[in-house]
Amino acid sequence: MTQLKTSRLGRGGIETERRQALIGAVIGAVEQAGSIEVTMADIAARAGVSPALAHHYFGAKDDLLIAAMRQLLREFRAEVTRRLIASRTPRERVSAVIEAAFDESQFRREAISAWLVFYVYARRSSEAARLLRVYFRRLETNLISGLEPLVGPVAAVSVAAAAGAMIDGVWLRQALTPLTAPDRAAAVRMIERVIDAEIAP
Amino acid sequence: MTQLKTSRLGRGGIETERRQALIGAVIGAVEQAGSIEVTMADIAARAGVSPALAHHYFGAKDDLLIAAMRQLLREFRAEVTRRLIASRTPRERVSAVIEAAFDESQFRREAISAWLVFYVYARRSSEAARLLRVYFRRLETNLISGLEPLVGPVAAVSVAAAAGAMIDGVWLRQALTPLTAPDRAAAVRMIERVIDAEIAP
DNA sequence: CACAATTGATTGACTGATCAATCAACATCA
DNA sequence: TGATGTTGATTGATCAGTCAATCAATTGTG
Repeated sequence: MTQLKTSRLGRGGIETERRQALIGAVIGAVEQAGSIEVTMADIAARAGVSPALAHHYFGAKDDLLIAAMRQLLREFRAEVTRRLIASRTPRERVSAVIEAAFDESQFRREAISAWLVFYVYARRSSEAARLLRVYFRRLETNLISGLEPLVGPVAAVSVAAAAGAMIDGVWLRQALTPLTAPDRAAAVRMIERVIDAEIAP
Repeated sequence: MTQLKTSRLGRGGIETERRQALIGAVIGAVEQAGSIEVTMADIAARAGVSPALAHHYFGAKDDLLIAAMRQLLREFRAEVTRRLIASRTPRERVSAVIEAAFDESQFRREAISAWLVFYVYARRSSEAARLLRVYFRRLETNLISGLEPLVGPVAAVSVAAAAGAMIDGVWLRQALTPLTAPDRAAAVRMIERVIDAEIAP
């Protein structure tokens, strides 16, 4: 059985610790199974607790899945924000979004697989669908605000849509070839190239 | 219960008829469930037969799923071939592939959802993964052969990769918003634009 | 042609396995 | 002691896959 860290994470530390362990376990389990069809028993075992405890903290399985998805989104949001703050020009803001999408905290085997699985899960769970819509809108807004000073308001929308589609497409393809290590630099280069080509004239 | 056509399809007509009905039922059921987690009972009911008969013709559930996937791939291949034959110039060959990907026979709600589900399924089934690799290679080869005379052999590879990623990305996004009708023309326009921008200089 | 034999199509009923969820009981410690 | 943490055992539901039994069509035979 997995040995748990015994450090406390502030007040209510045990609860926070267990919840974090379980969320991490979901993402790991989903990645390995390559599917949402993971059992509570498997998730709990990965977190080093009993299945009953997973229910104790999260209620139903769906709540646990949603919590894991929220976690991925939160990480992505943090990454985008971090890079946006460091950006000086509009063009840098565009790059910030693209690079965040392929940052190693995001573009790693576990997360890629989990994202794809959650995309499919969103077809069944309205809460998951809502979360993904938020992600979409945020991504698009960020891209457009960087592109607008460069290509004008009309083209900004279509270029942002193209860039967004490419980001998701590259992710999808990476999810499909889980054996090859993700090539972050190549992914970023490909998308930057397309954007530069659109900005140029 | 669904009324079955009684027409014969040559020798062994009943078998062909049932297999086709079951394959169609899988695609429909997968679309509606938005997941691979469809029961044999549901599939069989859609085809108007008993679950036992589905097993009689296909053996295991996985065999049925693979057969459905093969069907989608076959349709796509036929669509690409049809359009490639009609193409005169390299640029037209590139457009042929893009337009085939968004032809109404492919880019319809049912098929889009089924494709996404099969993408995830490929993480578990090596046969499904193999089929998707074939699809990838074919798509890439077709794009590169059209692009090479236009941008040279090196750029052809990277532009083809970008176009391929965009095609998949647009598909993915459409799969995620199943309520809005797919806009074929807009999808094609978006990708053609990016390719033209890359060819221009 | 009558009619038995054979083959293929089809199903209802069943089984064995899996799994989410529950709950009563036990542990730990302030 | 009482609050919080934790679990084993159990339940009820779901489902893939099996099987023996019918039904229908086709073929063979005198």
